[in-house]
Amino acid sequence: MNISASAEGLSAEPKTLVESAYRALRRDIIEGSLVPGEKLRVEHLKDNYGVGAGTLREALSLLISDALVVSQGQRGFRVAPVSLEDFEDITRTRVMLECEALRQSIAIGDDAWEADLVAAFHRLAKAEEKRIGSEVREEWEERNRIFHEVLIAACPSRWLKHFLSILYQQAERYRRMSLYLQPIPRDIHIEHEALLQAAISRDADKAAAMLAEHIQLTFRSVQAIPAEQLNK
Amino acid sequence: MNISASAEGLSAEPKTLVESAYRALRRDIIEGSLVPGEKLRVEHLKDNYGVGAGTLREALSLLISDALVVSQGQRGFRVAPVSLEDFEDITRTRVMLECEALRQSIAIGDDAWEADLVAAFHRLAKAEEKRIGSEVREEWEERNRIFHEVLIAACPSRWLKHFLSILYQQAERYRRMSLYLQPIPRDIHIEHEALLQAAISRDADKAAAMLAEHIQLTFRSVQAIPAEQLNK
DNA sequence: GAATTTAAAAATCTCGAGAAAAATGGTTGA
DNA sequence: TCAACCATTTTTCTCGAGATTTTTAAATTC
Repeated sequence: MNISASAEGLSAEPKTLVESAYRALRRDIIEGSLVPGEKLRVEHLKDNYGVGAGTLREALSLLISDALVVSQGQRGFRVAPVSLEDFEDITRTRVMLECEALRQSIAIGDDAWEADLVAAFHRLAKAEEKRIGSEVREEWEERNRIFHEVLIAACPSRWLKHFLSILYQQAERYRRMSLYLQPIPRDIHIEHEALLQAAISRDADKAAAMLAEHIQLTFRSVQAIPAEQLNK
Repeated sequence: MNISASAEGLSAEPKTLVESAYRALRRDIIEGSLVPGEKLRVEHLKDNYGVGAGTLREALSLLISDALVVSQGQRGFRVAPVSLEDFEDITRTRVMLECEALRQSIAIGDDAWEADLVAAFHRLAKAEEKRIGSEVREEWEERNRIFHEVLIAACPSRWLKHFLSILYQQAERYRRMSLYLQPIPRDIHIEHEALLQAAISRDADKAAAMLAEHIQLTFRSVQAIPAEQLNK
């Protein structure tokens, strides 16, 4: 059962033009090339993305699920705006949900889960070594996402994982604004490694505490950015 | 900032045909007249709802946000399936989120919030007196939703409230399958009243415990339904 | 000079028709 | 009898064009 469009969108190949446009738009919004608050004029965008107007409208409708696009009545679509308040809310909610999911995952996860986790960490570490280059950056982003995903993979609640995938996506958008300026500000590798160790040794309290700190640190590093950067 | 289509959809009047179709479809899915798992053929439905094919597709795309509709690749749309597992997950997740939101609401809510809460309870109680009739039933459903909404209204987290509105909608769908058979099985009124008292007296622990029990009781009453009723 | 009104321009919203894919059903062959 | 195959039908997906609404800009009035 595919709960969300985003969940189905990440794994398989796009089979329709709507799906392709949906992904391309999502990427551009998360990357920031489509600026927060910007008006999304269908007549302009349909040329950029090489699809018809109806198709693009449908893709934009799907992006509302992810709260990356907002629409109001008869006034078209906009890129969802950003604010420090919003990111603080995202961070708080994510800490709450992701810690709970992690505890359940640690409690339930079997050997196969452990193996997946170690593998995901290893792939992430490999990408961390070579720190520069934009396609390497994309690779790191993807592997970081997967590491966090695998951490909570053994949690049995589909809904918890669904909400977390939305929040992760939102957080990534803010994080990119930060890292764009200060490339790798803190030593994320050590945080990830400690988190892995705590999870493997089934120390749920410690793992949850580290995860909370990890997520909150990302918030603080974005918070440090001058307010003008966050185009209100 | 309107986070979701559902949030914007509930208050104001529909300004576009997409919005109208979205609401009509949502109502029919929650009510159950569109059966879980059923294929949603655009060519058929566009006549029923009096809109064009593209418009209906867009409305269906919006319903994916609410996880009331699922779509896969080149095979069209379906009403989201139901299962006891899913409802159990919804219940657990909702208990977790709604209790947390209630605690925050109780901690932060001011006199105006209290007044709104008492008013919402009163309106709900009025609807509870006259228990029969289908339009009265609709009214009760609406007021019940508002009561739960006002309970957590003072919670400052938009995301928590956003997720809860989705979960409430999902739960309502399951609840209707139950109440259709056994009209008002337990004395919900007493539960609501005790919940109100605990909230007003700022007893967060007690209120959260009652809310958890309240939500879980609904799950158990659906659980009691024979499995054949839940069209898998 | 500022505010209201009016007209033009742009954008959104909507529909119907055509191309591509999937589901259907009957036929053939082992 | 069963399975594989092909033609037909249905359905999904996609596009371009027309009707409303919003936005923009100029013109008029006070």
